[in-house]
Amino acid sequence: MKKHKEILSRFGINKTQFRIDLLSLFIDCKSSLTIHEIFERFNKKTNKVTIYRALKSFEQKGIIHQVPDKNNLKKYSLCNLDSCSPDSHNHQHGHFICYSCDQTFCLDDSTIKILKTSSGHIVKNYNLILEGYCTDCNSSQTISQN
Amino acid sequence: MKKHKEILSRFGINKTQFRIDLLSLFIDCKSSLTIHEIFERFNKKTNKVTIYRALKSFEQKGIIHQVPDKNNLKKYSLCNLDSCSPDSHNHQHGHFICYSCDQTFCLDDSTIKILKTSSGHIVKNYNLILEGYCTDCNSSQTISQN
DNA sequence: TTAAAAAACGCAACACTTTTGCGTTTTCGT
DNA sequence: ACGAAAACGCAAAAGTGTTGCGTTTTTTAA
Repeated sequence: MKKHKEILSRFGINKTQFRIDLLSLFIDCKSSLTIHEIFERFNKKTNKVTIYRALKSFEQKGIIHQVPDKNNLKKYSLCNLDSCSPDSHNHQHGHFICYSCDQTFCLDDSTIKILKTSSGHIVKNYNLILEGYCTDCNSSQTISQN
Repeated sequence: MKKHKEILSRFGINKTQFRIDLLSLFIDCKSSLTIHEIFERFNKKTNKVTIYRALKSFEQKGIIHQVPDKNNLKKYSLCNLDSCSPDSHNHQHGHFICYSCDQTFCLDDSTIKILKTSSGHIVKNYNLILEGYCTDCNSSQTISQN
């Protein structure tokens, strides 16, 4: 896709086939991804070292960012490509992790708001993790609800 | 310390010298600890497997809980020993991670409040991570402020 | 208090995740 | 089209966390 190549250029990343596909994957995928999931999506054909290096590069250039995961695995989400760059990351948003399907969703910034923070600390960034049942998983098991 | 042994008894953990000392360490330490930090505090004399098993036991019994770390390492913090037990963990609070000293602090529950959450998701638990400069690091470098 | 049972321990080995070194291939800028 | 830089695959290593097992310590209860 033309647009994807353009993004890679803008962020100073060489347009190899794999990195174009990786960016497409992130753009298409609404939730976040682990290295393992990416490896699977490429049918285990891409060397994991290549994936690790691409992720590190994407992260340093401001295309993706790490998000927390229930099991302390590294997960990555697409940045807001208009507001992120190698110089400044803007990740003031929340994530929702589903107990059932284990996916992590990025929450819209407008849906959360921090009222107060502990005094004495200077807050530069925040990250909210909500855990529970996502829309899909919830609707498919409305029976057991406590 | 007598009080510490009493706590271990209350949570059903055998009072070995190491576990008494480990509990003391958590009680004395205001922030959270990684396995590596614990290993260092015991002068590398305690087998790491022993530390891992003690942490797992402490966590299962409700004495400590995992907290997020900047680099996705596992960190542990003391629970509120009055409100936590093997049966019920209460960790609906925020964490503050300092950019400068890398420590993770538990935030008082009253300091944060969630206003709204993304519709469609059922929220069972939340975890707020604030990042910035903690009180100590901030006061010792009040020069550079942006 | 003492003996059996349960828990905790150290060591070695293993499993999994992530990084590094290196020689080769691909992409980029001119 | 050519040289430099970036990205690639493979192998090896480093880091993190777990498991098995035989031994030691702690607990429980007679």
